[in-house]
Amino acid sequence: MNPRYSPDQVERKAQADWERADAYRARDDDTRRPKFYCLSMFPYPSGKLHMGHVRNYTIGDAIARYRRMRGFNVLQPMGWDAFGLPAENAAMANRVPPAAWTYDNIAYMKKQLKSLGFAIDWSRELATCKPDYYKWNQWFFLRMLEKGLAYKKTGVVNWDPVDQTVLANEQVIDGRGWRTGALVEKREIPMYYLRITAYAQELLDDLAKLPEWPERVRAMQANWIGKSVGVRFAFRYEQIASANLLPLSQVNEHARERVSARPLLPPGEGTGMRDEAVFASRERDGVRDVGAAPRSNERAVAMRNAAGTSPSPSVPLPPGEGREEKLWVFTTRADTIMGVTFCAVAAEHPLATHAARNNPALADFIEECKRGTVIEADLATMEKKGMPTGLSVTHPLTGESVPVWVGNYVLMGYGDGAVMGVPAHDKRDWDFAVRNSLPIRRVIASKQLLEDRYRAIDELEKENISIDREKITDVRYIEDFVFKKNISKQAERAINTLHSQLIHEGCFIDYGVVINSGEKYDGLDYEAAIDAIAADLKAKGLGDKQVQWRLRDWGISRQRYWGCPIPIVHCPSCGDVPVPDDQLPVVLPEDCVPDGTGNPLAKRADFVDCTCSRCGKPAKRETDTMDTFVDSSWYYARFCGTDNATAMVDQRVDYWMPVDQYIGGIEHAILHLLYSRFWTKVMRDFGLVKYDEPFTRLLTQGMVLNDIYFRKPESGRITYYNPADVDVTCDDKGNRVGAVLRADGRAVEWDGLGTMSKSKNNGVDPQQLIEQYGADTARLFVIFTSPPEHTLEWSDSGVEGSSRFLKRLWSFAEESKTFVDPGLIAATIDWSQTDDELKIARREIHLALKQANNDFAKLQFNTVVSAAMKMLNALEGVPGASRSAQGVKRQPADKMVVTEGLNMLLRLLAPITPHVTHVLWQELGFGDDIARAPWPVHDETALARDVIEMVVQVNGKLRGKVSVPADASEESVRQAALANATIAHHVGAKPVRKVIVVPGKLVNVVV
RNA sequence: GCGAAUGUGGCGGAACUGGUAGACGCACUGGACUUAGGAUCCAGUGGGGUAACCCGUGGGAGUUCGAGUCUCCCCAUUCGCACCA
Repeated sequence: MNPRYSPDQVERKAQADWERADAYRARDDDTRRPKFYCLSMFPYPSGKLHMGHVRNYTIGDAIARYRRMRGFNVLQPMGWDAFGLPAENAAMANRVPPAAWTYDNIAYMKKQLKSLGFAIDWSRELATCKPDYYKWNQWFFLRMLEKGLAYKKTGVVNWDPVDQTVLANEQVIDGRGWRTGALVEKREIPMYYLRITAYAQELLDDLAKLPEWPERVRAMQANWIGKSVGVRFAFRYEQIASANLLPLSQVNEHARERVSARPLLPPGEGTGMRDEAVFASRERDGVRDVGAAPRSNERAVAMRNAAGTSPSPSVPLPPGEGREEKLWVFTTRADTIMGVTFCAVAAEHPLATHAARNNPALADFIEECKRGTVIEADLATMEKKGMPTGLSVTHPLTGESVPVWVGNYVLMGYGDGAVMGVPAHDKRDWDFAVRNSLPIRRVIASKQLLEDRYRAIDELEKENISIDREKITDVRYIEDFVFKKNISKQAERAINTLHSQLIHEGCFIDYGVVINSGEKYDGLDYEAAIDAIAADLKAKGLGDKQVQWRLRDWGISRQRYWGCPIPIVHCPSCGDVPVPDDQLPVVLPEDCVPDGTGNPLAKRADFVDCTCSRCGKPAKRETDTMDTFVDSSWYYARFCGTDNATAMVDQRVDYWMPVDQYIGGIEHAILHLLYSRFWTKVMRDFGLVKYDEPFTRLLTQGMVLNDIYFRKPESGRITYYNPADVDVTCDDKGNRVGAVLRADGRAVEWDGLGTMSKSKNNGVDPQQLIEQYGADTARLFVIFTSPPEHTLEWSDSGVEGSSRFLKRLWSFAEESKTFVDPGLIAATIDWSQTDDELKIARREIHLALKQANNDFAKLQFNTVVSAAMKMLNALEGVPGASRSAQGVKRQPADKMVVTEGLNMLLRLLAPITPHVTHVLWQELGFGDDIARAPWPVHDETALARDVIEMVVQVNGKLRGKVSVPADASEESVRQAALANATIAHHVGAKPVRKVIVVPGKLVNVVV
């Protein structure tokens, strides 16, 4: 045995053993053991592993290895999320086909994963760019098409006019194409969508079935799905005619013209939208103008066509031809409807478009809004700008005329693209009204305000002062009118109270009681008011309660080469024809080198030209590929049977699925996880699987951060320096006082912590770490430094610390080797003859193990490592084992405690640092394979004590300690505590009022 | 603006159901061994005070014999976002 820890040697030996034994192959149906499916999110093969991968897979591996030792039949597979944009970018940069680049990366990263010693069943490896995988994307897509769960409609894309290509959001920088710098245009093109909205209700409800997901992920998903229950109603606009406006049917016509002025059909797409009737979708109004028609329309259709469960049906559709003279809005606060003082419509709304025809200023404003940001956070804080359209509409309940404005804070994409404006009870409307001097009408009051109002009215009426009872809650009315009256002190006081309450409440957005809304509604609370108002609107045929969703259907078409081909053929006579199942997969050619212009697939005649399976005439293949989120929406199910060439999944999913533990980054909290949940439900409804949810438990690990250092010269660009090249200087107490670049010794500035990135030059290459310290140190560091869900701050000295611990472990084991005797067990020892010191050490070891087991179950691995360190500290303290005790004669009890302690410690650490524990296990003669050893459990009898130390408090403050026999009675403990000199000093002459004894822990003397 | 979380030494972080705050590690200080050490080992290390003691878990109230932990009100930071009407 090497006296010095040599990670390189140890890891090579351990990995060779595992390879030879095929140690981590998962058995497909082991009836003797419970199954455990442990999955980490598969990586995109970007080139090499980054620290985030190392962290993710180490956490997953620790869980998998722990479960295996706990007796589970564990499946831990690995694959590659291999389609995607970076491969195309690399292709352009290096003139290499994306396929070759991707496969090279996979080979390299696989080697890296193996060098980290993960217990992965590599026989199940898959890559989403292989036809045997993506064939099933295509097959499943066709099934969804048949059921109407996939359909075609137009969508907006970024278009680079120079390269004649579609750009991803990521490729648009400040509104310009990343390669050409050309101003990016918005274009409408036909795309395929998946009806995730048909599952909105179930996706929302089933979050309750995921109690072991982090609360915040469930909250984010619920917000994303965004169910709101409210009232959708209409303002009529008879006045349109008098304002000499076109009927809305013509307005829509106008909007359509504007969009079709620059049509775009992708190459190979000749038939337009009419052919969609071929497929199961019955959506009639497939042609959609930018912003010209509301979204809830689609949703209503989606709900009707959906297989499986459906959200509740929606109310009548927004304006179409024949029903045009209504402005529809949606609100969750119908109780405030009598407080409407304006309406605001989105810039893209047909009314806005129409009003702008003869109003250049308004047209300019609309253009400005359309160019503006659509990022929520920016919009939320920006100025609420608006412009009147000159139109007005009629309030459905009061019949009052309400002005219509164009507002930059109204989104066309949500609801009907129009809102009612109730400034008194909505912050945005308030801001908008204040800015544009629109009236504010208060219609909801808090209880306090109600009281103040009654009192003020009473007082004024006593003095026979006539006032407007409605306007009394208007600050301006009070100031302009009431304050100017000659009133008694008492009345003035009441008015003052009311006035300051009004000022205090300002824009009152809470629920309250309805006021100033007419006899019928006044006094009602939120729910009653909404019921009454919705009923009245319904009776007039002007609205009803409605459920509104935020979730939109999932557009999966990508105008990109490196992705799964959408299995459709465009035939001049038959239209869009699905590829028959027996012709699947539609194989993507792997030798294309995209150059950034146009669509590379469209240039490949051997791909595009084909024959129509219906009529046998020449036809063109669809050249769009699928969103890579499709690939990752079901890969976890495929791992159960990657070898099945005839079916997407087979009965093995019934054994393995659902995934028991899923581990990945928080950045996937919404899209990937939501799409996977959706996909699962569709697979279930197609009879492919039996479970409702794919991931039982979810762990979202935090990001990996590092210091950021930079210099900013007086002129020129900021330069970032890698923290590895920077020395930090500290004062005597360890406070950071400065940092210098090692190369030139001059100061650099510290810019806090940030995620490891190329742009900030603060990355750490895992490969270097492994080469310098070994995989076990890397694993130990990422596990120990932070709890899994927190961010992890990189620290070179932290790595040193982890390495130091493993060195200590190794040398302790090495020194103990001569007297470790696996035959010694606790029962052979006469504990009454052993030193207290030894018993205390053994107790510490078992106590630490107990804590570690608690923490392991909670997935709090950092404290598991703490416990392991405590165990080693205690072992080093065993009298006969310490280095300083060379020559001391070792008692059997010493040997037993060291043997037992090492044996438990190695097993405890095996999931985290598998190599070093594997080798030491063998070296110490404990067995061949530590991974097959049972999980260590502490011995309760080792925790027992004869004498315990109890804390004594006086008035809750720590004042002393007393040692008492473990079985001492409460009374004797009390006596011992009061007899203690320090305690007596603190009690002094004060009378003891009460003594609280917490058995085994403390005594509190109350004086 | 909305949603979610988090605030504990110089730093990462411990503290099970309210019961010794700061485990474990890093950094730092002193010492040992060394030609040397950025290796290793030993000791110390929340702040203040000579001391007895006092103060300490973002701030402020409260409940309790006792609060990092429970309740209420503030403040700050981080993350997500598609103005969710």
